[in-house]
Amino acid sequence: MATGRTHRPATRSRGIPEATVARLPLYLRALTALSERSVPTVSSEELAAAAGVNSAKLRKDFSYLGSYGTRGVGYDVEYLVYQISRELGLTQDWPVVIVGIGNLGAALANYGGFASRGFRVAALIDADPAMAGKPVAGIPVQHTDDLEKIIDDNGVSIGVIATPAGAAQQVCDRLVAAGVTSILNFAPTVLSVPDGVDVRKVDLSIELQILAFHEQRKAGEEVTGESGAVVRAPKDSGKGPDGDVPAVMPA
Amino acid sequence: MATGRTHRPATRSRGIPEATVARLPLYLRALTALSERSVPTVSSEELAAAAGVNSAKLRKDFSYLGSYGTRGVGYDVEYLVYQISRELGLTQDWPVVIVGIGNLGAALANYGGFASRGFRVAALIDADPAMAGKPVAGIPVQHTDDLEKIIDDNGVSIGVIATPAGAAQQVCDRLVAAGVTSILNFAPTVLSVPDGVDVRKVDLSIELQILAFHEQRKAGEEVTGESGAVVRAPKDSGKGPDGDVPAVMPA
DNA sequence: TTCTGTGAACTGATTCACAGCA
DNA sequence: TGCTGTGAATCAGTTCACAGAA
Repeated sequence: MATGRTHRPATRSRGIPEATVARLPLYLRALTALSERSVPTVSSEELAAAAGVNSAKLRKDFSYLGSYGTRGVGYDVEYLVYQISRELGLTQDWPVVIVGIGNLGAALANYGGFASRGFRVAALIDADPAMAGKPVAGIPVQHTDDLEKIIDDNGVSIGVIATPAGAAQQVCDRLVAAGVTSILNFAPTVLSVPDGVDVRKVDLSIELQILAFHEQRKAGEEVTGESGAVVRAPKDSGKGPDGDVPAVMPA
Repeated sequence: MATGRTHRPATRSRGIPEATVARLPLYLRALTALSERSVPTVSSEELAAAAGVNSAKLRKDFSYLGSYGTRGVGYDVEYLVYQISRELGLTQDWPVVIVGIGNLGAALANYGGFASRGFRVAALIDADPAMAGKPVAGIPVQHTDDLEKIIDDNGVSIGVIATPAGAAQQVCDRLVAAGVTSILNFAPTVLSVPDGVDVRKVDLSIELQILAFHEQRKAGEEVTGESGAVVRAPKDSGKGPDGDVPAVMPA
């Protein structure tokens, strides 16, 4: 793989850091709430608090979009809602298909926030013939056989995979071949896609494991006090036959 | 994020970067698959491919855990499964409660991967009295009134919030007051918690918005690149040095 | 030789702190 | 005055490239 030249000099506005992009929806949500309360302007401090970030970060983030604030005053809520919406591409309609209408797929189809900002569930697809025609969230489920046609007919570029892990890669391949270039993957598996296709994954199990890591560490600290020796820590509870139990042997 | 006073002599070993922690479950999944196929050892290259990362990153990650590999050979699959499981705290049982048994909560309760690695759904809680007693995924739903007792009786330290946004903060406060110190939040809202409590959020709407941002950008580039049926890779865009499409459209 | 483990360089993100505008 | 916008400093994460063990 060619490392190649890195990014373009970022002439202007193009080159918003990924971390910033990931926070824009957060700001947008907070701003929308303010808008509904008819609040005309917010300071970076207030908005940052509502979005759960610090104000310096927020101002830096907004600086990548342009100078949309007024010094000494703050940001115009409506204007910022519009600017961020536009930046995120939410001023247009995004038809989405959900593939795999099990418990999770059905829950996603029913999820309200889905339909809100420009995202429209264009179709539900499942491999089970018994599901075909049955409405879920008011939308009839269609069979996987017609996947390509459905994608094409609806001009879908975003697909959601909520199938079992074993089927995910195959579904992914078909979605991509049919023209989908962004995938939200709920299946607990690594998808491989060609360049130019974005995949984001949501994995419940991984999130829980990360929490467990920190939880375990808390339990350790709680008991340990000041000494380094962990007592009653739930870590090595007479585990395997191997003798070297020490948590980690320093190199 | 910091759990109170974090000043320990740092016995080495403690201080695994957050980014590394977030990848350990990925490695564990890949290793588990290898284990099931009775593969005895893997190289960093192979394992990295299976986990969807590059091998240098994987080796660096493992170096934080200790020296568990063998030069010239690779890693012992079983041994590594055990070490990572232990590091993540998965060798113990984690009772979990799910609050908010709507479409999503029910889907989570039914989710198999949930129950797998040490996580056990200890209770389901919902505010709707009509739900009380009704079994979901074989577990009877209990009423919110008993939340504190349920947490206490089951020794729960991890809670999952799948309520509507409006109820999430209140539920969160009660969970925390009852002793929960890790929360997985599916409600589209920012939760505020005291120091020492970890919150991770999963937000479908945000993920879609991030995808839409990139999708939009692709659409713009497509025009620039002229006639290519497939859009260029968003990452190492080794594309022409010519100027970009003026991205900012006037309001 | 093959492959791990790791300093060092690099890249990206966050925070600081203050200049500059309303 | 009160706030935004932003260079500079800092911090975290990634990648490089190679020393060194099996």
